[in-house]
Amino acid sequence: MTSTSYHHGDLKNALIQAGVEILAREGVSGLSLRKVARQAGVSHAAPYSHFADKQALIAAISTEGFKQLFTQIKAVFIDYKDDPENLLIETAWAYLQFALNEPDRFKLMFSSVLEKEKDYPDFVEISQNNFRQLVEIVEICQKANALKAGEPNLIAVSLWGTVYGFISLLLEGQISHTVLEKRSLKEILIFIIQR
Amino acid sequence: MTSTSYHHGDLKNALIQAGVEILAREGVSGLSLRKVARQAGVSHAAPYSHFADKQALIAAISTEGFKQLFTQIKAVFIDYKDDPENLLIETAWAYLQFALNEPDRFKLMFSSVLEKEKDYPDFVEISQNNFRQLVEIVEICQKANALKAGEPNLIAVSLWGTVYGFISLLLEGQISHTVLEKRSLKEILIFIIQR
DNA sequence: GTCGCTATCTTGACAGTGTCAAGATTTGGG
DNA sequence: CCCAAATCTTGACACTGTCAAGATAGCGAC
Repeated sequence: MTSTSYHHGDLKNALIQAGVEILAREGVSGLSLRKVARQAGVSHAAPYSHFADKQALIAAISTEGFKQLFTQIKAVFIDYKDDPENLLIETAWAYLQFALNEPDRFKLMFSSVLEKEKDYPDFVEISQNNFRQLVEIVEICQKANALKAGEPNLIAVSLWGTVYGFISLLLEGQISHTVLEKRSLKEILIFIIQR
Repeated sequence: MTSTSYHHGDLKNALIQAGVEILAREGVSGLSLRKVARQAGVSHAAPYSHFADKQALIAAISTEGFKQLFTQIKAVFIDYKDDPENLLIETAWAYLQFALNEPDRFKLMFSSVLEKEKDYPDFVEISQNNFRQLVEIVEICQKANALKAGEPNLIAVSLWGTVYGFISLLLEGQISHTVLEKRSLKEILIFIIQR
């Protein structure tokens, strides 16, 4: 299977990877099916052998992103699962770093660029896994009295919403510099979570 | 100035209005310059007499939305400014209702569909006005001991993030029905804000 | 091995899009 | 009244997502 053969071999993953690169280089609005195909070295309609339409490719790119995010969150969980005081902060910190490292991938995953998410079971599953991980963290913190009582699902929604909102404002440059100069990002994150 | 005249008269606002309608009917992905022009009854390039490009039209539609949102928030403020216990909740409730009434307009305004916001001073100004209003509410609640102390800007970011995250999850149908059946939306909102 | 089936990829086409240039039309101020 | 500026139309271009038809390659049955 040489790289010049008619059949690519693993075009599906190559297209996803090409999408990630274009996303980093040109942003969400620069992501097109034809550009992805060109970057992977195939004809403009080749993606249709692996994806029903552009939304399906976007779903695959998002799913890939969630998988990576999930492994990072898992790693943080292993490191801090016996340290409830910092477990939540470090998890949020991991989210924030992911967003700052690849802002447009983060936007693709969370800013409803993907329209009918329920049509993509893999996406739904991995995205639910991420949320379940957060709920588990909430429960651990509650047991250790590091978080107030209450239905864990709701607490998790609230926390995730807070962090997500903060990240969004950050990415859009809406957090004023006068705030950012005085404190480090992590200090602000801690303050916001512990509100 | 009849409707059949060569010059439209107030095409700029007509285009914004057409955009709002298309947004409600076909969603963000269905919004195109040509469709907006068609709906306003002008040729496909007519919008370029009033907007530099599609982004500029989107900025105008967003700005219009923020103006409406701001008047609604102002109205709530007048009604509840002497009732700090409920002022914050009712403001958040107004945001939530705006989002549920016109989900795609809300997405257009907040989901970074507008790429370089700083290029549009009107948008920046009205969006800052909305945030300042929230900061003012925070300060009032703090004085009445209805909210814990702390730098108002950060508290406001945290609160807005929380509400925004909750709204986002709602719009994407990510809040499980088992949660929604037990409590009313407003109860959940109160719970989340008072976390 | 080779025949044929199927998955994969290419080519060509179509309608729709954002954008610009050139020209037509109207309006308002001197 | 006239002309410059504002507004709108027409026509074009490159690009996009999508589909149909055909070319190519891998693979199992015989």
